[in-house]
Amino acid sequence: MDLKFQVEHRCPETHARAGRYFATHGMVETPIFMPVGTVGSVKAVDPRDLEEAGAQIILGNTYHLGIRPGIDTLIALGGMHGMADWHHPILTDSGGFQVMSLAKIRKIDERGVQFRNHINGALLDLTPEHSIEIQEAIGSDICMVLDHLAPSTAPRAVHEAAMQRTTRWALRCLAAHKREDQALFGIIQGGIDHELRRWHVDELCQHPFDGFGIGGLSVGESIPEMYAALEVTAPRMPEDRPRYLMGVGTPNDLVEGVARGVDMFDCVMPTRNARKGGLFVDGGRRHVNIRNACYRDMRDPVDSTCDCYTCRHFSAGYLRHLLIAKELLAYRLLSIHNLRVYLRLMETIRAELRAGTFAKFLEDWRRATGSNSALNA
RNA sequence: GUGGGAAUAGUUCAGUUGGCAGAGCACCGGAUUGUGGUUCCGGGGGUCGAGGGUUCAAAUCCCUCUUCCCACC
Repeated sequence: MDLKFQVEHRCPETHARAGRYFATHGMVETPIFMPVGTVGSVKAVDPRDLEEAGAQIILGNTYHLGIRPGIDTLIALGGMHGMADWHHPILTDSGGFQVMSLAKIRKIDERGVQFRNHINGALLDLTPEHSIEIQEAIGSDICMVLDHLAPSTAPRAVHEAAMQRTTRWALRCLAAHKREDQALFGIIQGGIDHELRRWHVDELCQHPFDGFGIGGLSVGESIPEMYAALEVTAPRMPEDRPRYLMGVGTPNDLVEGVARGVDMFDCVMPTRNARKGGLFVDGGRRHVNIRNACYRDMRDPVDSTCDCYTCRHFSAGYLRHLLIAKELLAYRLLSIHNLRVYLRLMETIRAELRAGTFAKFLEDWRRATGSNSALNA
């Protein structure tokens, strides 16, 4: 277990580090961004697109895959690797996020979470044990514990209770988890309360998890609040385990997250925004809307400096036309672009860390983006 | 040719006994952070077919004309 993760480079001026995580289906370079494939596909793109964009590991979701196609079908089709023809690592979220995002259709108690699912209203009884069972059927390289996630606006008492329940559920997941070829990550909660965050790190990280998620961020709090909470959480976590900032974020969040010691990120933003026309350009420093009329007759690519398949072959004007006409190709081409921007940003960050120039990169990034997020630590 | 119906935003249409010109879609802009592709917020838009009449006041009532649709000859 201890050999699964190796830190190889550290940035002395920040908490940033570069390393390798050895999963069952291959090695992952960190810091890494993981495209989100909730229901068994990264929306609009296929495994070849993902490989060409530089993806090394993708996400699946326990709640969604547990409902459809369900455990029996997942097993029959060879798990997510088999059915999706993706032969690199996969991480599965436990369904914890749906505790919050689908709050209207669930009941929660100490046993677990009962969802009336959004497809046909059937009951999904998601206990920590059942979440592990589904994740075993999916066959992910990395499983997440079922956690209790509260909105950032909730009072401290709610966060404290959710945090303590998350610990109890994490230990039940640890006990239920059997497969040697699957890693299991715990999840740190505590909202944006620094004391709760420190408390939960110290409590949960005593247990033999293979890595730790930082949950409960980017759920309504301000950006400075999120960075501040991250700053008291990530550097306090075990040096020899990967730190995964769940559900985050913008390109700026990735840069600032790495600076605070994060190794792994996932976010729907590159793919979801792409389907609405929101594109990241200039290496992620700017965000534009391809639907804007100024792109109507543009023959140049969206970003002439971008090396993605879309920018190498298609004009901004054509992409705008496809999106406005709701042509299915638009979703694929725009998703490919945004994924490549995210994955290339992480390649750049890793290269800067290996070269020992990350601090300079961070300074330049902050100047170029005008972001005002200097480390407090 | 005769009879009937219609004409209001880019488009499809509402518009009450005459009382500040409206909606959906489209268009334009914004939001989107462990994904319910269907979402949300904001904005620009009009000689109410044309001309005349009645009235304090007309998209609305009256007359004439134009265009289109339907039925019949």
